[in-house]
Amino acid sequence: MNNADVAAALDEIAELLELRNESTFRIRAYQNASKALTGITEDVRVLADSGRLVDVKGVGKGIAERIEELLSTGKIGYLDDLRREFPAGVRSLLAVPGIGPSLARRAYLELGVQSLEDLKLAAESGRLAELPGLGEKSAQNVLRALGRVSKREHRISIGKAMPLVEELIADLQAVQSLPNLMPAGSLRRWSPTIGDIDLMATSSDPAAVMDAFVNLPQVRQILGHGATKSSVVTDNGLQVDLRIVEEAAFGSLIQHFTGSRDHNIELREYALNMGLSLNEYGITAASTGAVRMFTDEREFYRALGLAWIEPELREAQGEIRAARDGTLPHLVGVEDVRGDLHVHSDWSDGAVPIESMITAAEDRGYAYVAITDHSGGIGVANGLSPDRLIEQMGLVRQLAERHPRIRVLCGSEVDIRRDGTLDFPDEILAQLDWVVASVHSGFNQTEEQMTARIIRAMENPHVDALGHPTGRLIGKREPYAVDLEQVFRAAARTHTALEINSFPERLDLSDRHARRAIELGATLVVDTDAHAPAHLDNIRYGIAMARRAWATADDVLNAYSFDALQAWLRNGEP
DNA sequence: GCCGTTTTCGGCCCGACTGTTTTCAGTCG
Repeated sequence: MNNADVAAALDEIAELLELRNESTFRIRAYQNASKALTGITEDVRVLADSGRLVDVKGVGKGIAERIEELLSTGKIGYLDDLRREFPAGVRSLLAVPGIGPSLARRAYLELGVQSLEDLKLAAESGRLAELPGLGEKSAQNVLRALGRVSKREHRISIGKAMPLVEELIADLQAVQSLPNLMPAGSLRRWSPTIGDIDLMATSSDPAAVMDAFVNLPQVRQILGHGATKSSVVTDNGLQVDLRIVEEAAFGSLIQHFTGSRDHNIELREYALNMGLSLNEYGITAASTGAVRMFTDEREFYRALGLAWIEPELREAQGEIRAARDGTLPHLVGVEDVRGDLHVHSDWSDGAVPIESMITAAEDRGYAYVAITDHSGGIGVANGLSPDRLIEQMGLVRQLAERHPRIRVLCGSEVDIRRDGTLDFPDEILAQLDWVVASVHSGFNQTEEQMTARIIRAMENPHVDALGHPTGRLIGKREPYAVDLEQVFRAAARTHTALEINSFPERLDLSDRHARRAIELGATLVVDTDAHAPAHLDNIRYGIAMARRAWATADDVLNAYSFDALQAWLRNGEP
């Protein structure tokens, strides 16, 4: 029973309350509590044992009692009662876009619908259209919605979405000059996964822009083609919307469409307390009805008494309060990165020779780079034996002399074995400048085993960083069970840097986890885990996660100068 | 059901679109 399990139970209560047509505020309370538990790394059991559940914002006395019941008895009586009212199949209807709680409830209570299949039959037979308030069009919409369920396109990683959008923007700019053209939505917030793309622009000739947009070569399907908004699907299945507004409202427009939804909700609640109402067209004073418009998003926030909030922070995680108090962090940027400390070559599973990777790092203007090929335990990755590692060290030191503009560190990505020992003996590790330790096998260990295993590895004095700390592959593999609170505390204690791995399908640590790691005093290292020169460019995704984790340059080891890095390696301080 | 730099009670984001109705409910983002 972990945080995700508790959150799932609260979400289920919320959905069943929706079906029951309960107060939207009670429903939202359960949804908020669920989201709050998902976003923290502290174990819900620990919080419950110490009576601190109600300290979580969004969890009050009532929901805390439900959680405690779930933890102590394995079930929630209230949830069981709700489940008796609505079979599980009715809940599954809610997952269909276009079908809400009202339709699901009525289809069940008035037509006996208990599954997607039942609903399809009811719509086809005309029984659905006979319900008061519904009609033939509603039934057709339900059938279309059901038809889309099976072939629903999934969210894609930001690593796939960002290059595609950059290409789209360049192609569109080539046809129509659009000085304000920019992405909004989850892409602008550098969210790890992207559902669809929202592009925003201003133009004196919107019709021409829209024509150019829907006729771009990568457009596979045109969903809508209007004067101010068009939607297309590109050849890799991504939906892209383009909106054009007059320049006078551009500031509030991009604010609105950048979101996140939760950020906007909190911002509007905050504004309401000041007697102001917010929407995409501007700020309305409740007392006079006067609307103030904004060309500039910074002015929009300033009008609310807030510092401008970086898009990466707009997740309703305390950024509005910080903007009011003037305590927003100065976020680390890609320009702060001085080196990459996790890079592979063709000595293990990389694509190119060591020198090519050194040159690539040099070309990026880095001050240092660490060559970190796999250890022998990774059979599939052509891991290095102790003898090969010693041979490689000799070569790396030679190459380092040939490249005086960049400091080249002899490193290793050493495998953490199941018992927490490392794949190289200490006397070998002691000769290296930089050691990343990572888990690559035995993912099914219990949380206790995995936590002890990782902490034991971090306690080895030769280990400098923990690679991809949770092992997740977005959309492919869940993180292994591990108590991150303990890992983060151990990282702070042992001066082991925690990696944010920049590979788009890893992004591990996640933003939330990385933020908690910083809170607990740990230092991050943002690496690319590059297996080819082009992978060094992925650093922007890792840095984006660090920014979403509220990290400053002081929190990121490879934003340090080479001397500060060496000092940190010696005594844990720059 | 939760919450508080105007509140421990009385609030709780906002608008577009659709389909069904003549003023609104449902759904979505």
